[in-house]
Amino acid sequence: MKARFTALKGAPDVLPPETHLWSKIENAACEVFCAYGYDEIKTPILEPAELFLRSIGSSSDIVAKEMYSFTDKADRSISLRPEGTAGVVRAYVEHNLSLRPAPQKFFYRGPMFRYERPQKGRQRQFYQIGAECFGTAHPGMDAELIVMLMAFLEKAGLRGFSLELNSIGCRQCRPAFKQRLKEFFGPHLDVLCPDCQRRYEQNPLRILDCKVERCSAVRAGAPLISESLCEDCRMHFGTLLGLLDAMETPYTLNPQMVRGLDYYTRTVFEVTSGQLGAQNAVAAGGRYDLLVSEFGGPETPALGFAAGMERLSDIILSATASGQAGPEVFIASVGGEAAAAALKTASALRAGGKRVEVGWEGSLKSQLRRADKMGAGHVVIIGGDELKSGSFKWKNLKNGESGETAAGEIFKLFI
RNA sequence: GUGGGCGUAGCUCAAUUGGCAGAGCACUGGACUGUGGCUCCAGUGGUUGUGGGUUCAAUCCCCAUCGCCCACCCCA
Repeated sequence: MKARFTALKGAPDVLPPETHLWSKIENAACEVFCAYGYDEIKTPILEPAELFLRSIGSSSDIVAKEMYSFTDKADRSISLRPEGTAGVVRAYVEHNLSLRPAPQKFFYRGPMFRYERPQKGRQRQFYQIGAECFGTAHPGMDAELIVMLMAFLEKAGLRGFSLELNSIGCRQCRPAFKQRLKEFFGPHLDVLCPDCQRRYEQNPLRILDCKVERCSAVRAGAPLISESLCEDCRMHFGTLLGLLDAMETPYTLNPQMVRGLDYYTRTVFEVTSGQLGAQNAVAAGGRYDLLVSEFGGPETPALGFAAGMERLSDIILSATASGQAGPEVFIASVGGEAAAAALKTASALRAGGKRVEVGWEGSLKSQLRRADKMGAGHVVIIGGDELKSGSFKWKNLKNGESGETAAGEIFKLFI
């Protein structure tokens, strides 16, 4: 046998039992997010290409070379969303949600698309679960969002992760910092890697988290953003750290952390795990106080994060084996006459919420063998004898106990 | 887009200097006319990723191509 079709590169299937783990993670998210006042929002996978250009920034690789874009039949430029925030912000502005009482809090989940070379923890179609909060500038909301993310990860079963934090300033102080960076790196430009030479022009902040050795050597004495923050940003970040301390949420400051998306202001954070390989971020986010107004809405401070489902499931799976339960009851039907009774009995049990499997064909022996391999709890046998007598034989496969019960009473055994 | 590693049964892997493609597990059935697990037996399953080349002969050597994995880049 040879498969005639295979899934596209970087767009893998997720099969049971892993799908059970996904459900567990999503359920944990829904529960926790709900407690924090977040409601689910569903936005389209398809958006105008322009939306991402304006939010993520045209200089970022995501927009420059990783978007799945095409022209539709009416000659509009369409993209498959590479991330979730832009769509949610678009919906917030489009539906005038700023007129609802602040803060407005949403969470979302679903597939995102980036045309990248796949590797560990990176796919072309990947799933994110994220949250966005609009209408509060107070650092308390930053703290609340981060505490919520931690609670979610804990509840999902993730262990051994760490939180890194930074503030990258606002439109008052960041331009000056960029200037200081350029002044610092300018004399060393020839030593930097080609990528960083490009970054020097496009986004000097990104030189700070380059992994090339000679670049990290050069930046040893580079100016720190923390020393360039304006008074408001400094206060905001200080208050946030105090709140996290009060919550005993452990974090490490990473003054070199820069997020890849242009829209971030002030707080940025990243949750990483050592078990992931090079793509070690399991969730990341930050504040984006300017994006709503850039999309035509009123000036509205906002913040959010997104977590990668594949990355979560990868490392939670490696820590805990996720079992899949077999049917509680397996109904062996022997002979063609038994099918109706088997289906009827199965339906009654299923209506009671039991997981039931009917063995439609094969000898009784082979059906029992199948029931055992599925991990069934009980078997009910319906064949010629049982139909005649009107009472069904049953057996508990776990302890070997067996008996016989009137057809109409059988469902009482398991409820 | 760039680099490295790997492609043999559903899965994990063998196959001597190039010499008839195998095992374990899984699956299906039987031994045991209607009672699972244990045991034994049998069966299904392969164009050795694909296409060329070298050779009397290629899973093995060469070239190309596709796929997967890891890393760069980027990022969840």
